[in-house]
Amino acid sequence: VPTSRKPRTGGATEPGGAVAGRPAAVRRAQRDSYHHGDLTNALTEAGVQLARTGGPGAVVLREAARKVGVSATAAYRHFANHGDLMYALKQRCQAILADWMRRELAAGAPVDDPAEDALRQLSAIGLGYVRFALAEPGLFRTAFCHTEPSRLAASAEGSTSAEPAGNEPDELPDLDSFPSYRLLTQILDRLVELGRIPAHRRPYAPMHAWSSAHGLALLLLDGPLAALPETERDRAIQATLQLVIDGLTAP
Amino acid sequence: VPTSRKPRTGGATEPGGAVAGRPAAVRRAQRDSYHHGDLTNALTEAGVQLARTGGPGAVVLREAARKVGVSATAAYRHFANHGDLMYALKQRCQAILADWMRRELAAGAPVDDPAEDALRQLSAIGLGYVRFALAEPGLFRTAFCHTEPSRLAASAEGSTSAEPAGNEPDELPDLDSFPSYRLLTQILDRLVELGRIPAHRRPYAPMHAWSSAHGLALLLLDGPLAALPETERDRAIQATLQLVIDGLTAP
DNA sequence: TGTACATCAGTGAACGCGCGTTCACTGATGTAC
DNA sequence: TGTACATCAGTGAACGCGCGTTCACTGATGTAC
Repeated sequence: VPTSRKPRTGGATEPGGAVAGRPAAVRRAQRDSYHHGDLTNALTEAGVQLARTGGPGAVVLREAARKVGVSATAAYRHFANHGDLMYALKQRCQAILADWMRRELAAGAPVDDPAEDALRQLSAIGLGYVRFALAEPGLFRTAFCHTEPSRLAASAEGSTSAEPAGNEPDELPDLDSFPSYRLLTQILDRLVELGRIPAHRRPYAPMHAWSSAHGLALLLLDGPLAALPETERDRAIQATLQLVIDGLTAP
Repeated sequence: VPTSRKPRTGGATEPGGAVAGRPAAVRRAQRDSYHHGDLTNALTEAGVQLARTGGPGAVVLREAARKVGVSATAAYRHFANHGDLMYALKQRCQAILADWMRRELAAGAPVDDPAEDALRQLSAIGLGYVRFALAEPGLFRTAFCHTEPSRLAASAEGSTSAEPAGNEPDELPDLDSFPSYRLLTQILDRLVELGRIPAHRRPYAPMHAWSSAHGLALLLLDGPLAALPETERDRAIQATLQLVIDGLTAP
């Protein structure tokens, strides 16, 4: 009699912040008893360490469990399988990326003119994006790694198996998985309000901006721009970001 | 001791060009004897098939040998190890990418005005780039997969182990591994000659153009723009490429 | 307040698998004489 | 032209490894009465 009790569907925890919806007594990460207390987060964090060093390919469920000091089997109480862990890691890395962008945003001194300041912000998040990629290539690759659609079946019961059609570029699928995207669109919105970006260009502005930053980052990591000496690199980043801004703000 | 000879299957024709530096009698891909004749290419091609289906992670040396109908050991006569195979595949996929770009280039009708035609060409190679990524995601990921510096030790004997410094953005390392890059720079050069791109913008123009195309492709595959419906997608691609051109050609 | 009991969250052992790689070998080929 | 022999390019068996995952289990926890 196979009583395959399927364990928890993972990811009840949120990335990059406090754990919600759990008693505080249970939140401690240190293991001081038979029960760990917060294995989901601990495993995710261990997975992040693995990804940091070796990229998505280095994420090994058993190794993550080992790092936490827990049997490999225990992981299956929190993630349905390896792919589930990967998905959680991808989300986590996306959150970290957004953190880097926010940090860069906060690091710069605000400018008096609101429009100029918005442009500064646009440049800052782009810089944060690229700097994250260069500083944490493993996490960056994980943030954009290919995860199979083997994602645990979406709970939506009215499942017409056809893909959801009719998305506008502004209401993208899985948008919440990409907090950095929101960061970007907010700044772009402000620039349109302030008249620095023509309204007709707004719909595809996020794609343009993000594509540039993303491509730049990846080319510097694994493309023809890898091994560009650092000083050149920094100048190139600045110049490329400036070109993006020029393109967006051109009348 | 019966030596059951594996009957060859499959017609691994050679990819995209003639093989140089081998006697013609040996060049045939069909195995009609104990010796294969062109195992290096055959294994590479088999690897491409694996990468096509499952991306770089699916490239398995043993499986490639199996596909070719050869023992796994035989591969070690042609590649030092698995990483070596991967490096060859990466190069091969880069070549295929360039093919797609050239095809798109040839598909469009030339325009009379030389400057306009150069702009058309710029747009075309960008389109080819993105279309390749969407049509062959596995190959695209392989073309830009991270390969370790475990590359077989460069034969240069005067090896000062320091990295070669002083690269200009125009004389990039490993440039020959990226034929698509050359394609791009040639078109950009022409646009500068013809006065459509300000000369001061030329140094970083390739980064800008390529970053945009690359980022766009990857965002459509694994980023927040994945699952964008196809019609939207095509328009978005066109619009983004246009924005790049606007940025480059702005006075 | 104490106790029975369902449930949650761990455990260790084991499985099957397929990988990369090495080994000693052998069949085929090309070259010197 | 024939032959000895070095070298090239294959072979099958085997190794060690570590993975993802399953299994039957047990310790800890929370709740009803």
